[in-house]
Amino acid sequence: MLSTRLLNICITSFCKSRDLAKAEAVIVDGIRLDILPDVVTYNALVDAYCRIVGLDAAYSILQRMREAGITPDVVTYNSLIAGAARRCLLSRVLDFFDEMLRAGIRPDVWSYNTLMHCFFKVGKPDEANAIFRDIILSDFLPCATTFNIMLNGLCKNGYINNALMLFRNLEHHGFVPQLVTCNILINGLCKARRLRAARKILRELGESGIEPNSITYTTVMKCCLMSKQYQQGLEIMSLMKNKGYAFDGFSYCTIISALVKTGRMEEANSYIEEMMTNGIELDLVSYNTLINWYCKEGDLETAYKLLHEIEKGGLECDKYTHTIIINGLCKAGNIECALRHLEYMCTMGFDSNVVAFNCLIDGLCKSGQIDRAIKLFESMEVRDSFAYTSLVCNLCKVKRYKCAAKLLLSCLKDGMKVLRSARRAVLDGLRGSGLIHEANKLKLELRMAQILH
DNA sequence: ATAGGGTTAG
Repeated sequence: MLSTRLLNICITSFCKSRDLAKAEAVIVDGIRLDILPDVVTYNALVDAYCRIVGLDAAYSILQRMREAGITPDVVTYNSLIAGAARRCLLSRVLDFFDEMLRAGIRPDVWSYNTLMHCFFKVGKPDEANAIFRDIILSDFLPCATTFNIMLNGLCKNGYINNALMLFRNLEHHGFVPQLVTCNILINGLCKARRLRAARKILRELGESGIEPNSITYTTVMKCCLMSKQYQQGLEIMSLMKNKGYAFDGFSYCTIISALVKTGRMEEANSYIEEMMTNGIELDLVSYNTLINWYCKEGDLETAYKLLHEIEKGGLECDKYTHTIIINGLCKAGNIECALRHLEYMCTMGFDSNVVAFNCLIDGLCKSGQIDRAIKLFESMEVRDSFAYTSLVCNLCKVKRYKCAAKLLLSCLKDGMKVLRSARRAVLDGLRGSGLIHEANKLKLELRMAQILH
């Protein structure tokens, strides 16, 4: 019995360091010494396979368990559910849930927490809310994480006021806000540009004697940089350093991207160098941040070098990587290459990446190929206000005001806003070319559309 | 075993 516990400690540690081969070898050695794996051993494996290999590989462990005469339990299924939820695979989450119920295993509050989290991640807040109500009304006790997932989900899905209300009601549920809880709210409020409310939470955090951590600081720093308060952002940064919090990949990416966005390439570069000398291990997001810097510098060659480094390192490019490259190619005037990369991106399954399409629409317009841009626009499954705005502005630049007016209207009818400058350009353009009647008609229709939406 | 901060386009 004791030996199986030692075996499990050993296996958990190998799983944590992502060394599946060693974990498997320990199982083989154990069996040879007559130390048999138990349900805990297999649960550790299921979780590790979920994280390192994939869901199907993890699921196949269940077969091995049955062959060894061990029955999967709620932890086994919770690991599978968490693995699917991490990848936002709602249907797999539901399948595992269903299978667990059919196997007669009673889900616990963690199963429901994970299910709720997944509903939020795939943008189904109503379903998540229903689960939350079930947890509260059922005989399971919600835990702190239940509330944190709920608060974060509400914030991310645009229900910041509901999140604030729940936050203010936490004590009625018998919970005291933790640091995580405050970080969730501060982030949500910052993203919603409710800086004063965010500051209030931060102040309350200090009053309750909880020290902010590096996540708090990074969140607030990002918020300052977003609202162009650079001096304040930099002050938070030095405060963070003075308190002894080292920058991690998150903080570096935050500051580097903000500097790139405002054209402070030299400063951004010095943070890139600092990040490298501090030995921060590059993950996909930091690669994307670096690639973006090189693209903005016009050094596509190094950008591509990093792109290959991503793939060599066993990471997979995501929609951000592709968008950054496509935008870089467009800005360098290499539209044909950008179009080819867009096509490649679509074959890789990122065919609904609106931002990349928008980059190319803009690129095509800027290189004088507006009709190709319109064709691309028409081929898009989903169009957002960026796409409309870009086309409308560019149509005005080549004095195709009637076409721009038509597009502007269909945009508003879809319930999307365009920049005021785009509206101005169309109206002024129509008037300037003597189409007074059309201009007045458009103005009226715009007002109608605004009232209707 | 679940929860919080970072990357893209006008």
